Amino acid sequence: MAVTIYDVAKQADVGVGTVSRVLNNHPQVSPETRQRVLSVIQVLNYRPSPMAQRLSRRKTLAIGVIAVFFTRPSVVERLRGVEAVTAASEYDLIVYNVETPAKRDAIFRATADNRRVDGLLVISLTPADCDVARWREAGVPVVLVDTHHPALARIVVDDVQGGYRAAQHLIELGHRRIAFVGDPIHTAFNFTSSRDRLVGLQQALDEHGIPFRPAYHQAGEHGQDQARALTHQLLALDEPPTAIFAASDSQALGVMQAARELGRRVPEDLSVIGFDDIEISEYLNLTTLRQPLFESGYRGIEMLLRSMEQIDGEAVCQELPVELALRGSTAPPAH
Amino acid sequence: MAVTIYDVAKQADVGVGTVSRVLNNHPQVSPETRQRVLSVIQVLNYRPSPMAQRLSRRKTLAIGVIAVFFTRPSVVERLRGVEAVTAASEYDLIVYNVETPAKRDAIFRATADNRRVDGLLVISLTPADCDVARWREAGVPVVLVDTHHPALARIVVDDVQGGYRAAQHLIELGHRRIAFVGDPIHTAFNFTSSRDRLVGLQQALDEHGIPFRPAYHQAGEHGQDQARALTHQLLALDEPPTAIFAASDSQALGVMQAARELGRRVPEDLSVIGFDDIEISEYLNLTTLRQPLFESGYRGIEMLLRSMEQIDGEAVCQELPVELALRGSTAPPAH
DNA sequence: TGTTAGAATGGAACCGCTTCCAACTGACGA
DNA sequence: TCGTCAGTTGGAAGCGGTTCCATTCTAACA
Repeated sequence: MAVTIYDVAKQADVGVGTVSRVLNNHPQVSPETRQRVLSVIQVLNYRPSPMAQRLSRRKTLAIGVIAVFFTRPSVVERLRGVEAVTAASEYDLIVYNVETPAKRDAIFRATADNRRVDGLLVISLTPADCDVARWREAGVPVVLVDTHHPALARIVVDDVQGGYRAAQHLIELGHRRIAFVGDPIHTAFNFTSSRDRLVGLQQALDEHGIPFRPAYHQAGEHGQDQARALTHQLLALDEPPTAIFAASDSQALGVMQAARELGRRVPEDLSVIGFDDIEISEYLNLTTLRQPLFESGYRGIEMLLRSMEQIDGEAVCQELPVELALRGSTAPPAH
Repeated sequence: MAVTIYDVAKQADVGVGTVSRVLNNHPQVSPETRQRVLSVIQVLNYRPSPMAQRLSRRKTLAIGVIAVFFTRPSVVERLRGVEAVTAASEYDLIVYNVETPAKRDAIFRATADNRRVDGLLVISLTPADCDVARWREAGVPVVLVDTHHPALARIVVDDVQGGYRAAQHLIELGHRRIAFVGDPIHTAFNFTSSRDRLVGLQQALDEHGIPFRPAYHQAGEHGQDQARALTHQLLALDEPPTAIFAASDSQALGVMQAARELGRRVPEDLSVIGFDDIEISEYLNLTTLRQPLFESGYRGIEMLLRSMEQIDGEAVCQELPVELALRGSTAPPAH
């Protein structure tokens, strides 16, 4: 059936070792022999079997990416960055989608003891110490994107600072009644970004001597609908906020939807600011904090490839910048 | 290092063949032996090496998905369906992203002669006859989603009928000046859906004796911005359309954006109807034709798995339904 | 001229499974 | 008592590469 390295060796009248050396660009092959082998490869249209290579090299030639997959536009953008790098490498990209904590744990475990991947990128999910220990034991390098673990290399943004800047922007516009719509403090997935952005918000409020009212802090499952419901509550308060900081653009959409439903104009009656700068945000003219999503995936895989070559195990932490994308959904408060 | 089948065999005092039979649930093993082997496996925490299995079984245990991956929200939704099935199977999901025709061709070729995948799902990309021949020769089963090729199994929707229904809806509302914003007839990727939807539109117009004016047919690269620009042209006509049918929701967004920029209210001054029903459409209250995106991926992989088991090569064509998602962006024309 | 270091090469051993064939064991009917 | 046969089992031979070691050849050096 398929042509093997033995066929090539026989045809070129050399040993299989030599063919292998030609394939892998070892220097110890004379130019004439190399040429002869190459032309036989050409003629027979020979391609080495990846399966056999993987077995004998003891590498899977695959990189795994674990993500809270497509439920969030921001993740999709990160994945584009991931794919851009893997496509240019010799590695296959194996995608694992997580939708429940149980599945997350199962995949974390499987990637450690199955020897299915040479390296692992984990997006927005925080592994437990025991997961990290298992990966270490299995010798699987891991890089995190958008989460932290002290023992692992990672690509992050400064969410606290981002939250701070968002708040600062609103405060500078003159807002004092600033509410926050974000994820619950304790989510099933232990997402930290919403929490950190809230911390930044509070810092900014503190610095300006603005008290943070508990009623202005609304948390619900990540997503548009939940944010919409929370906003209805906020705007029904006796003293409703004049600005809402949403922990993500998806949630900001829900906020804007609620405002529309209640006849509040954005930004005249209510300023809205988001976080992430997903694709739709520009279209909706949403002021937001842009984080380099594509780049985070890109850099993450680069970092992973590097740590797959040299396992010196220094857990680097690379921080990407956050910047304010000033658009039309924020303005000074009315009256 | 890692424990192998030989370690298990030695420890359980049986031959490797027997261990393999236990692993693969062959019936010809006595209950006592099976039990003994299983407990040794447990004790040693043995997991068979996927790489070795792949090599000796001559299967890659991987399924490839080729898609215009992230550029279109609809594709992402299909991929979710794909992942839902592969996650529950023994197969890994390898994702190939196509962003240029050159890359598409390279990947089509590579998947055929690399023996990297046991089966292939192609989303929204139309393979050429030579690609199909190459896959057939390599023995790689292929299923298409959202495209056609007579020799390949596929999951599709009736785009012509969808276009027809969209038009019918507008006509029933009383519109006569109906424009179309879609992809160019000849795209680099040879996408057919926009073209077919236009055909459906024209059928409906014909049936109602409404002439289709060439000026009402605008085509440009798929995407919001292009659709926006085209809409500006349409609305600048002496006799501008009262309704616009966009070949996709992404394009419908561009249409709505342009309308907003020109001070036209939707749906009072301009009705807009899209196609796909991506996530954001509900939020934007866009009337559209819903096609089951998630399900298309789901069914596609199911079909693929089936055809990987029994290569009887009957190229089935499964058609999924399209239905009108009636929302607020369409209304009777003014005056 | 003998010695030797280094380059080029062949090929066996190995990676860790699956599979097939031979062999062994009892039970059972002739 | 002796095949026969079905149920089990062991283990060699792949799968298709990589790698290491031994070998051959060449040229340079003492």
